[in-house]
Order: sequence, then structure tokens, then C-alpha cells
Amino acid sequence: MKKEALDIIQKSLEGLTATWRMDALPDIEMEVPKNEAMGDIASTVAMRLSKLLKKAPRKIAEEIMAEINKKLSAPAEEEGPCVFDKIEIAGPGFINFTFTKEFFLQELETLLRDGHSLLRTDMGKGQKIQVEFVSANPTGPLHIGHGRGAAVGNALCNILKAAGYDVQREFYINDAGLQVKLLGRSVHARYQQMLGNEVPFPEDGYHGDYVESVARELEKHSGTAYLNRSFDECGGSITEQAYRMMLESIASDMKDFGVLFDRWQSEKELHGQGKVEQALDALQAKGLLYEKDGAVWFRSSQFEDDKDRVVKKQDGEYTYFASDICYHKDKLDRGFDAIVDIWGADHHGYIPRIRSVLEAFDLPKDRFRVILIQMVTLLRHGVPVQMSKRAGTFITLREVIDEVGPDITKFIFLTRKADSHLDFDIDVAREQSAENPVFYIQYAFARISSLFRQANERRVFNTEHRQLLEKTDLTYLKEDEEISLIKKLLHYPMVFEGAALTCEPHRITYYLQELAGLFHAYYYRHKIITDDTGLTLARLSLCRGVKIVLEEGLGILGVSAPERM
RNA sequence: GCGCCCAUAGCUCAAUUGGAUAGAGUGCCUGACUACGGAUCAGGAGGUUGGGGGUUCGACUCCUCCUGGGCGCGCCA
Repeated sequence: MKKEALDIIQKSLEGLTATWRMDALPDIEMEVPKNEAMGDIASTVAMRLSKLLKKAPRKIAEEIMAEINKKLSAPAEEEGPCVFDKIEIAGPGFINFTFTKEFFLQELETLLRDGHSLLRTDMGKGQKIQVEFVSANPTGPLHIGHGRGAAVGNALCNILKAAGYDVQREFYINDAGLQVKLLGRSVHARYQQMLGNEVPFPEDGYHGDYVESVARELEKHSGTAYLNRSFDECGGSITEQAYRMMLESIASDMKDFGVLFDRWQSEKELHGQGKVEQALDALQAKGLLYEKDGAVWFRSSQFEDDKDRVVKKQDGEYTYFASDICYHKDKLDRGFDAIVDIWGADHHGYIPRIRSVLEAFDLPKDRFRVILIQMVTLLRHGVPVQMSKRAGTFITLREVIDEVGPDITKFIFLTRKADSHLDFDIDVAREQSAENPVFYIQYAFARISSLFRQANERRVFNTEHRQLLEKTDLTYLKEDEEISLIKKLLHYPMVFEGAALTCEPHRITYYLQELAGLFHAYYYRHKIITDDTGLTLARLSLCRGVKIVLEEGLGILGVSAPERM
């Protein structure tokens, strides 16, 4: 749909570049007008050229129109139905295209024949792209904020993959720092206390119930082996075990949430392999490190950052930033063409320094992108639940999944732009009612599935996909609702392209709600399975089209498409 | 104090990267089941896009100032 209009404009512009004395063609943007009366797709190219050509946009549009008419009146090279019903200039200089019904039916047929492959693109051209997300400290269970990051990251990876990128999903484990040690201390103290040795609890220790669970596990495995022994004596082993358990629980949470990673990268391992030093050496070789006040600094202010950053402290220890330098260099060394980091919004201050690192290692600016995930406020009985990881008062992702299910949870996380606050009302999410938009979409899918069951059971139609296609005459589709529904289906590739370009999965969420809405309205107003076999087959085919797109979209979001509910 | 993000219908949020008359859901009001799944559908009310100024053919979108919120600003991780 976009392609046809784009082609004709492009060809017309080619004929005009000489008279306009232009070297190159401008980017031609196409958009779907809000109002159906303004046609099916519109180009703003005349307005955009106005500044450049110093001419009124309408005048430019008229010149383009004249050229278009010339092309269209030329004898058609290919056979087939007429594509354009009308093309007209409107408003300040829009060129509006209205397609013929025959064209829409032909496009629907293509969708039915090619199915999902038509809904994907090759924008990425096989480029390797890495998406790092969740990357939680293994010092406690995942909370709801991690869940949002996981849902967005997962959907984004699905989008990029469908857009032709070679995607790698990675979880970075911050296991090298003091936080993990603090977990070990906390578990050590709880373990002692549990067995009657009243040691004080670490000042900044983790207070969550899970620390006691870990201590109990420890006792199950090792009995009283660590009792009455100081942290200095046995802390290493305890920390290691506690860390393993946390990591396993995180991995199983992700698995049950339906989010899988290709790779888990340990920070500690990077240190162990000497890669941190190597990364710093590489910066040194570029003359980007210097010593001051007994510490080693990175000249990040030469790039995007407002000041230089310490990478090696006075005491000789590396900073966390040094690990990050190393990690991002490692990503580049692994041959990725582009890198996406998904972080909590509270880390936004780190963007300039990481950007600096990647620039220092010669990654072009536009090949790195940070998606910020804004905070989630959990509401229970309409009241925000305060959360603190240290104090141990927080709702875990596990609890939410168990309570409302992974599909709904994921979907709700994807109903907002990533970078805006999200209220997660757990009572609404639990209600399996109309208030819950997931059901609205899934219900449309289940309804269509039910139609096909009905058709197979009650009638003699063979609705097996290929046979349905062969027997169907789509020209039976004449109702306004049917044409609107077809148009909506054909919008999907544009919505998808937009989502991929901007890395915004929520666009697909909104689209699916609109599509489901049109379907429900159509279904309510028109009977699908009627006594008229030709009409029934055509309508079932349209439903099949809706089903294909719903399935594709839900799949991208990581939400299931149930045949029955 | 400096920097980043946000402010849109009563509430929660969209708005095709600067496009035409700013849209959904929910809530409220009114209607539709002898129905292929009513977990649905139709209609109504609801707005000076926080405020002022600017940029241009055109601004919710970009610039600037103000107001009000969130988050950052460590040789912590």
C-alpha cells in the first residue's frame, strides 16, 4: 500500500529534478491520514520541498500531480486491476491517494497467501545487534521494575528479529562488586541467628525474607558447618552459594515470565579473564587515560560527557565504570553492528559516559541506543505499595506473575511508552473483565478460532488454509466494515516499521487494540457463517487475515494467542 | 545550584518523529442478547494539550522563560 504510492511519487519526482535543478531526491514520507475522507495514504513531500524550492507547497503538489497523471495515462506495463481510485491535492499541499477496492482485495489475498512473512521486513539486513536488558544485581529477587524491563526488552528483541536483524539477548550480571558480598554477609548473619548464634545484622544488609530462605537452604545443604564461624572464615563459600541461588531464582523467574536470554555475561568473569585491564590498555593506547590525584581517569569529556571519570581508584581498585568500559568494548569485539542497552530511568546520567566509551572505540553514534525504563508504581486497592529492596518491602515479579499471570503482566508493561511512569493496578489486572485490554485482543483471536471450529463442525466447508484460499472469491466482501478491516490489516507493516525504527513496542499494543475493536464491531454487525457459501468463505478468509495479524502482533509482544479462553 | 525526563478529557494514557477537525480505554449517562463465544456492540457528555513568548505554509511535538512533579549529579555498585 505504501509501496505503490511511494513508487509513483518517486518516479514523478525523477522527472522533475531536472526542471527543479535538484541533485538528489528528498526523503519521501508517507502517512496514513487520520480521517478516511482524506484518502488511504498521503504524502507530505510537496510541503517539505517548499522551503528548498522556495515555492508554495500547493504549486509543487500540482507539478507533481501533473507528472503523476502523465505516468498513469501511459499504457500499463503490467496487467492487473487499477490501483488508484483517485489522487488529489488537499489542504496545504498533501497529495492524497485513494486505492480501489480491487487493490485492497488483491492485497488481502497476498496477506492470506504469504501470511506472516509479509508482515516482517528486511530492514536490518542481517546486521548483528545486541540487546542487553534486565541485568539485575543477583542480590535479591527480581521486582516489578525488572519485569517491565524484561517485557520491553523481550518485545523489542522480537521486533528487531522480525525486522531482519540478527539479535542477541543478553543479561549482564553485576556480580563483582560489594553488593554481592553484602548479600553474603546478610545470609551469614541470618544463618547464625537462625541457629542460635546472636550475631549483629550488617548495617546496610538486605532485610528481605528471601535472605532467610537462602539461609535455610544453606542449612539444608551444609548443616551447621558454618555455625559460630566468622564471615572472614567462611564468607567466601557462603557468598558463592547465596549468589548461585539468587541467580538461579532470577533465571527461573525470567523463564516463567516467558523471557529467554541467549547469553548471561558475568562481570566477575570479565575481571577474571583480564579483560578489564585490556580494555583500559586499549584506551591508554589511544591516549585517553591519565593520572591525577593518585587515580586513573578516562577523558570522557573529550566526547559526550561533561567531566572525566575515574576508572582506577587511589587504592588500586577498578571502579564500576571500568567494568562497564570493558563490557561495552567486549560487545564491540564480539562483532555487533549495533548495541541497545535497556536501563532503569534512574541510570540516565550514565548515558554520556557510556556513549563516550563507545565513541572512543569507534562505534558510530547512531549505532548505540539506550532505552530507559521508567519506574512502575504498584497499586493495591488503589493505594501505591512502597517498595525498598534494602528494607525488604517490595512486590516481586514472581508474586505478580503468580497472581495475575505472565500474559497480562507483560501486556500491561507494554501499554505505555517505556520512558513514562506506569501505574500497575494489581486489582484491575486480576479482574478478568473488559477493563483488561489483554482479554479484548485475545478474545478476538479466540472468537475467530471459534468461527473456524463452527464452520468445520456445522458445515461441509473445508477451511484448511490453502483450500479455503483456492475456493474463495473475495469480491463478496462489500461492506464498509469489511473494507475498513482490510485497510487496518494493511496498516500493520507500517506500524511495525515505526515500532522497529523507534524501538517502541507499545505502538503494536495500541494497534492490536484498534484492530480487535474493528473486528468485534464487524462481527457484531455481520454474520460470518451464513447460508450463502460464497459470502461465508469470503468472510472467513477476512477473519483468517485478522487472525494472522493478531497472532503476529501478540507474538511480537510475547503474549499468547489462545484458541479458546 | 547544574543536568536529564515528564505535564494532553474526571482518571490512566496515545497521537504516524513538524501534518489536515488532538484520539483510545476507563469512569459517568443512554441504548442493544430468541445471536457464529455479551469477556461483545451502538450512541452521548467530557479539551484554551500546565502558563507566557518565539521559529513557519503548519506546533502536543522544535527553541526560550516560568510553574509544578520525577530522577540523576561519588575515587558507591
